[in-house]
Amino acid sequence: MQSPTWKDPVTAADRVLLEIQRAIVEGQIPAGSKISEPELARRFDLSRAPLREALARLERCHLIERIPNSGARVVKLSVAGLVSLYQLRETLEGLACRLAAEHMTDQEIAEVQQLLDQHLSSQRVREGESYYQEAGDVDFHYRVILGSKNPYLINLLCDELYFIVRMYRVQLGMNGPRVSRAFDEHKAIINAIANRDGELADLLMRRHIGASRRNIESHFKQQGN
Amino acid sequence: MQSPTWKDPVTAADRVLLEIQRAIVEGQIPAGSKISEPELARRFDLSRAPLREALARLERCHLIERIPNSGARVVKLSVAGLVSLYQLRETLEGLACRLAAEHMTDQEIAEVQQLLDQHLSSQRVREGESYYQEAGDVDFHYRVILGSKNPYLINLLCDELYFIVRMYRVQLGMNGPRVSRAFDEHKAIINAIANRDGELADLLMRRHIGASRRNIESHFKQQGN
DNA sequence: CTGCATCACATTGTCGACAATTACAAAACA
DNA sequence: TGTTTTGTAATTGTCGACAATGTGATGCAG
Repeated sequence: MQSPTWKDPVTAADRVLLEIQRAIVEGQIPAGSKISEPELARRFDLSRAPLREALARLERCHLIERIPNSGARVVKLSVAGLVSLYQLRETLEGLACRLAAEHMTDQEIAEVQQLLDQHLSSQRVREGESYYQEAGDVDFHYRVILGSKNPYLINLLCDELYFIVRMYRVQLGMNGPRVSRAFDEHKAIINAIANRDGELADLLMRRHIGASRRNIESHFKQQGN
Repeated sequence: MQSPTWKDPVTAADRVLLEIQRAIVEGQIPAGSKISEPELARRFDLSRAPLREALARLERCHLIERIPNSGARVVKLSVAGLVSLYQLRETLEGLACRLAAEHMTDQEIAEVQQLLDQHLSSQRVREGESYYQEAGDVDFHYRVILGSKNPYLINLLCDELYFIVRMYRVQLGMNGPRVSRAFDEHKAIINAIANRDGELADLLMRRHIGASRRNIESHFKQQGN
């Protein structure tokens, strides 16, 4: 799935960015490991200039941490980090809901409702296909965030926080459960937005994300990462 | 005033970043103008490599916008942008207050209260000295944000949104008024935090920032930028 | 054996030049 | 005259090499 906020990767730095993002999110480059510029430059067959451009953007979305004259490391996942991240997400997506209830057109709302019905039916057919479930979840949240019509908020959630959230979910194997419940929660949220009840949509979204956080959190503890 | 989250500028890119940040915030490089890499490289007497590193970070804090193969422009200020920015700030600093009420130590709270008293007295003496007023305001907000102990939130408010907020305030000449009222509001907020009343601190901070927004907004309209 | 200084190596930061793309202007055409 | 085309100039993206800094091993003093 490609964010509607991204342009297609025209430059070499763009392309290598996408590859490294995927590699980090999927754990192919392990969390906490050191990033070697010469090594990655060889691996992706380009010079260090576009690679450093990509590293700058990776730092921007919190996937790596850089220390001047020392180098970059992939971020380490932790319970504290997860909690901090989701505290932020709850508040931000809650705000997105409130603004979406104000700014989304009736047609945009109808499209999201239609989308949910599509996902629900296709999910019932492909029982357990986690990819479509996650794609659907991401798609729903994207629509609402875009519906806020707030450029800063959109950039923040879709570009800066999206990948680190995904990294937590992917590396802890959060694909399967919570499917039908999530669909119900999505429906309730979009209905609140359709009724122009921003307060309620905000509350429901916070609950929705809070539940998701507790879900991941429990996996975290039981496998003791 | 230097953010506690910054390391001192060890590299050339760090130094030029600070200079360009200041130039943009103060309007020395006009809003909306095109950024020429060769020109800036000559002006600051370094090669394009560290300059591009600095540009990447400028984009990160929303001071410039880059288009691949085309170049970078300084952002344009607008009422819509101001509203979007402050919507975000209200929510984020409200969250910071709620978390600060939970996580700040009694000593940290006492230090902020002491700080406010200092600012109040020095403000009464230097009536109208806007620099100290802004420094005091920034300092107060910083303390609360750091008190949230949430790394993502701290990075966001102190590194990514700080400069663009400042750009609006500086370029619209928002220095003078609202001084004594702001001090009272600060006092009320820190008292709520001291009472561990996160809900109230959240509410008061949102109001405080909302008042500030309306203040800037009115200047915006009357000078028709 | 432990702690510290020294030295060699590897990595990051910076530079100047070249390639690829875009933007502007002049010219050709309808 | 207005529009498209084409060519040139300038800008951005990329490269390879050098300089500056950090890192780890080795040797020496205590």
